[in-house]
Amino acid sequence: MHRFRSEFLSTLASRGYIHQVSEPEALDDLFCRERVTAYVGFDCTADSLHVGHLVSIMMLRLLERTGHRPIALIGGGTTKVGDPSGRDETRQLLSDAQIAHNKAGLLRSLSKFLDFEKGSALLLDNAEWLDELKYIPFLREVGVHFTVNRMLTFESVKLRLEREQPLTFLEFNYMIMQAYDFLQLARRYDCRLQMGGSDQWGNIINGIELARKLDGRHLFALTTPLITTASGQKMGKTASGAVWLNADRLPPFEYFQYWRNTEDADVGRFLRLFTELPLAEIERLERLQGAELNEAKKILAFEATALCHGRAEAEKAKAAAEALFEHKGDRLDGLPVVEVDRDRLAEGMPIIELFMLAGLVQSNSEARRLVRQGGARLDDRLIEDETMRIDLDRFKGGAVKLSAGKKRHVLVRPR
RNA sequence: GGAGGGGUGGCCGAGCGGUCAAAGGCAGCAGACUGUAAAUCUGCCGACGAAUGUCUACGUAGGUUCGAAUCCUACCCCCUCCA
Repeated sequence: MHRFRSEFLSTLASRGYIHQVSEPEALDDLFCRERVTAYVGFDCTADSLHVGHLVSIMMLRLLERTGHRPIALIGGGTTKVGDPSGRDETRQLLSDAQIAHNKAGLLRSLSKFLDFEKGSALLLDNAEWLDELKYIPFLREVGVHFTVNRMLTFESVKLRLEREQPLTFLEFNYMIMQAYDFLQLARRYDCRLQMGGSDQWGNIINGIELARKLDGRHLFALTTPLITTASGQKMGKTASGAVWLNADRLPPFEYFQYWRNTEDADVGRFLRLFTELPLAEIERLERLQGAELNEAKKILAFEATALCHGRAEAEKAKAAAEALFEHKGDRLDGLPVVEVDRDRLAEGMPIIELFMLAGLVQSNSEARRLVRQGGARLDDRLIEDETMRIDLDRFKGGAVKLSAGKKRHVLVRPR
């Protein structure tokens, strides 16, 4: 790979963020020469971002730290169209209300990592220009620069056609919308670079070409590799769903645990990508052998959690993990808390039901199995009787710890 | 337009009148081992129930039968080949 001189690109390169860059030398020169504005787009398909978005977010942070200007572009407009890439069926159309709700959630995710208050990072919504487009003028200005011939060669389109899955004309337009976004950001904010996942390369190039043809602008593309775990799992996806960034979707303790349970082979790579520790420190950590490597995992978990939820929450999660797994102290307040109506407890609640309320199991049957297989614990005592009831007397200490297996724990408190 | 094949649990996939809540694999959960890792081994793995059990489920809707995932009819959807 090209040796970069600019702080931004050389840092990205040495930390493993770069998959492809258009015109690396020219972009590097640009970064050395001036304050550069660059953007990443996020569609409003859910009300929180997840770990899969983290690589992009980290790049925006680095941009900010190295004296450039990041733009987080929320896809309030493009979400109405729906990105077909990576999907073999049409996305469900979201209502305006859902989009607004999701947008609020994304905002919460993003502002954990970027400071939009000071104005060093910009938060924009492409609905701003997409909503007011006029069909015929748009087609005449932008549509003429896209040939269907070329659009049909795109991976996202080919996939649908090959599988004979419908691709609606609405979705077919997504790539044009994204190209138009880049054009608008270039015109309005002098944005020069779009970053994104490797699957976005084609869409980004479209924007670059559009801006060149229409305005003679010189724009750039940078994509990140698809991050997978050593065993081939897509980053941020677990069996129980995405690893969300918003605390109302995933408690900080569980976020901490996600990182704490990183596979050995991923520790170094993840420290580079998902923390801001100096490289020298990371090199020292990843050299640790065997059980020693757990120290590196704890640091990874702490740093990653601190970036997302703040240091205070990270400390709490860390303390709870230590109390739980290493019997150091009894700081359990970092655990996820579930509140249960006092009245319902007063009557004596079946332990099975409590497991359901705590969200540790999906059905009564599953709770029974858990007890029968010796995986259910109440304040560290094995529950042997699945018909056991629990009443208010149990809660003299305030809260009770309910455990499913060795790793999943919840504090239950009467309300 | 013609001929054939198929739709089964989160996914893949066997079953082709009763012994079928449905083989096997993957994923998942619990246990053992360990380092809160990986690998391995054991058990579990539709719902409800303390339990005999009850209910729901094999594309959809009807039907035949004491009894249907399995047979019949109609419909919907997918795939392959020929034109």
